[in-house]
Amino acid sequence: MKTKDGSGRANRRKAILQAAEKLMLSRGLSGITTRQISEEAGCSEGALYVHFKGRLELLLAMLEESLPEMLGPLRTLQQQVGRGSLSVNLATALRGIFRFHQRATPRVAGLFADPELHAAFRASLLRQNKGPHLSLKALEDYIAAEQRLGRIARRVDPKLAAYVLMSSSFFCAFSEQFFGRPMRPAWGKLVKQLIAAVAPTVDATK
Amino acid sequence: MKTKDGSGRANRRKAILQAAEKLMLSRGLSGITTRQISEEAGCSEGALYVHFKGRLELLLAMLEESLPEMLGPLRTLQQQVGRGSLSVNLATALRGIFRFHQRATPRVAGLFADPELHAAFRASLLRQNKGPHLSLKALEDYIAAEQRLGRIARRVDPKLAAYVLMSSSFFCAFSEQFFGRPMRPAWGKLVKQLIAAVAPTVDATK
Amino acid sequence: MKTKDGSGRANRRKAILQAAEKLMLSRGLSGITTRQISEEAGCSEGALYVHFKGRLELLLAMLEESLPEMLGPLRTLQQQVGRGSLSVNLATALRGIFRFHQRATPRVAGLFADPELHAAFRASLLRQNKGPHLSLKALEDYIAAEQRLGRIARRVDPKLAAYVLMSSSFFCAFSEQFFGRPMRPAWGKLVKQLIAAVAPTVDATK
Amino acid sequence: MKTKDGSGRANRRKAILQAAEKLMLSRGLSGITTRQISEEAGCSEGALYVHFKGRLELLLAMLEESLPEMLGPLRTLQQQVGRGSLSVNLATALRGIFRFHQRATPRVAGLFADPELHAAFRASLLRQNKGPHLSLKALEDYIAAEQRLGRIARRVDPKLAAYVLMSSSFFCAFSEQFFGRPMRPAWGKLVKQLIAAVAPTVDATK
DNA sequence: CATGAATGAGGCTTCATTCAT
DNA sequence: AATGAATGAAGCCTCATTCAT
Repeated sequence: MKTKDGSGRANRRKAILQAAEKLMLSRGLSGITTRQISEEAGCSEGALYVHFKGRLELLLAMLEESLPEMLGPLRTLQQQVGRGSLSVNLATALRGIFRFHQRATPRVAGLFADPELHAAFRASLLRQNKGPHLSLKALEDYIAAEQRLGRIARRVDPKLAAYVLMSSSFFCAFSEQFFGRPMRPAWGKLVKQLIAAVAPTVDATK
Repeated sequence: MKTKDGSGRANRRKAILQAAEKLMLSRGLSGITTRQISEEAGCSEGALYVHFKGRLELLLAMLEESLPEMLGPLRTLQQQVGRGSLSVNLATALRGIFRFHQRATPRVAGLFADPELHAAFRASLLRQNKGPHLSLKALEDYIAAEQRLGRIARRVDPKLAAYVLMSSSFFCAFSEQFFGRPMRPAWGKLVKQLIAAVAPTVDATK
Repeated sequence: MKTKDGSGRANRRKAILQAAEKLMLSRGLSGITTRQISEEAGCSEGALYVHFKGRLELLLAMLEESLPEMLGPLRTLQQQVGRGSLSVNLATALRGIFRFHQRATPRVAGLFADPELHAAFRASLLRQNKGPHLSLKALEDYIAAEQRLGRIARRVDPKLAAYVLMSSSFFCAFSEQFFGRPMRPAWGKLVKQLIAAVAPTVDATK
Repeated sequence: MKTKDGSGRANRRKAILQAAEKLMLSRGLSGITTRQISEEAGCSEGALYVHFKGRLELLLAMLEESLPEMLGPLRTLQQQVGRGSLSVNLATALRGIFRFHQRATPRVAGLFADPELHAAFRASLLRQNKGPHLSLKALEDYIAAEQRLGRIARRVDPKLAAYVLMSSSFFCAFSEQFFGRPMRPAWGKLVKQLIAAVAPTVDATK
């Protein structure tokens, strides 16, 4: 307990990042001004520069720390190979992926409006070896593994299937976010159809 | 012929919109300033306000006039029902859809950075009854029609197939644009696999 | 008469430069802020950027336009070769040189505090081929010419004499400005002594 | 021996002043910020306020402790009356004076940019009874003494001669510093000519 | 004595928009 | 229809200084 409000000094940084994230979601990337961040975070503008070198670094840190998801559901998936219901496994993973896409879209799509930040974020992703490659690979690996166990039909191409599932999730989430309301068909129903297409034999025998 | 270069005064408006579009693609939505537009268009800043009520209206007009595509390939598709090779028909349509997604992504995704313009553009789309619904419907209708003619297997769900094709195109285009370079697998290869999955029997018999 | 106060728009630039000069003399180079200039000039800060690319260019223009002197007295001097009283000619020229040094010192010495502006001003001087070289040369030429006419003793080295006269003026003016009050001996008395040293025989015979 | 490196705490003060001096010479008076001083001195910004009341006091102390010279050569000169070669004595003294002017110019001229610090420094000089008066007086006294000994011609006015020598040195040093490169004629050559002018008979008989 | 996070004032600059011409 | 000087608000950032630790 270092300060009177019991918050501890180190929390300033986090408070600033949270303020920036809140503003990004409500007003968009372009609307995040240093003044608004400081007001939202309850500190002076100068305080921002104690914790970050400048606006760009602040926003970059916010983006990086605001998108740690997606890995969870996929890691879980890898541990489910051969266990439980195939369609439940896939449905669970797809739910996580979709949630990630829902959260990521408004945070990340706005970068097209700001080439400088866009480039910095892209570099940051590459530096950390993140990006959609890994997620696609994890999904593909799972499908291939289940296929080797005979739980998925031979005719399914794991790579293509993973791509289709991921794409559908992203398209659905993006459309929703872009238009501000769920589009038809809703994701829930879509998942069922997609899984039925990928794993028809299994579901048939189940 | 009102001006000395024979262009007619109304071309000013078009020149301004083209200048704005060029700037949006190179600097992003947030970076477009009225001064830059006027410089690029070769007129004064004041001239912008002769043709548009303000920056928002200008950008909105630019967005509206910069995205008239996508309908072409789909209209063509509807006329091809029962004619020519199914896979060629689909491949041609998908090529057009993908081109549209490539062009649309950088123009439209940046709207997440600017809620005000985003809302205005959304309203404009709805007012004109545009949006992905129609494209999806057109694609679905084509598949269903071919299915009725027996050129596509019964087990294929037209709605789902259309969704998958559209999603894959969008995801591929978005990734490409976001990371600045084509992602593996490239769209060409992907299209073949997707079509093979949708219309396997036909290709087999062809 | 273009505006209501009868000043004409083009005067804005001049008003801004005058405001900057006034501030420089009263508060020093470091104290000239864009806000103060705009207040003193009676316009908005933004107006400064209509006429100048930025603070540096504004200050540079102010320095350049605020130091056009010194040439006058020296040009006059060149036309006096062989005419009038030698000591009167020199005294008149020295008075002009001293006035220039008095004005130049507070405007120019402060540049040591601002390397960026200093470098820009130096470059501007070189570009215009200004600098003390020319003044020294003009003074030396006059002395040499009078010497050829026999109005100045052979033993006087024109180059050295010019250097001594110029140096004394500068040192006296700088000291005065630096300490805020005339130093002993005052410039008037000094001039007489200097001239007596340079042109003793002539004055004796006159 | 209070600290581990055996330096004693009082050295902090000196380190700070040296840091400030280094920065003044490289970036100019206006560019010295407390942050830069603390970084250069290897301490925190807060530490500056332990040793100085504020920025002004720090800079004032730096100026005072950075200009202790000039007295040396002149004191030596006073002890040389009637001894050694007159022109060597003068040349040695002038070399010292010129070195002082070279060092003093960039440190002192920048004060014109900062009236507050300028006034404080002026007051400090007067308080300590420093200033060019003393140097001029010392030079004049030497010349007068040598004149009394017959080593300098009667017709030379000691006061004027001292003024001319001092002025020439200052003008030469200032020009050099202001333009960033030695001006013609170089100081070495100038000294010879000046001495020849002041002490012609002596050099002739020597 | 020393730190460094925090501040509030103020620095320079750019913005979209207006208006007299 | 067109200009471009002018504006006031706001943008990002840095400053010297303070104070709890």
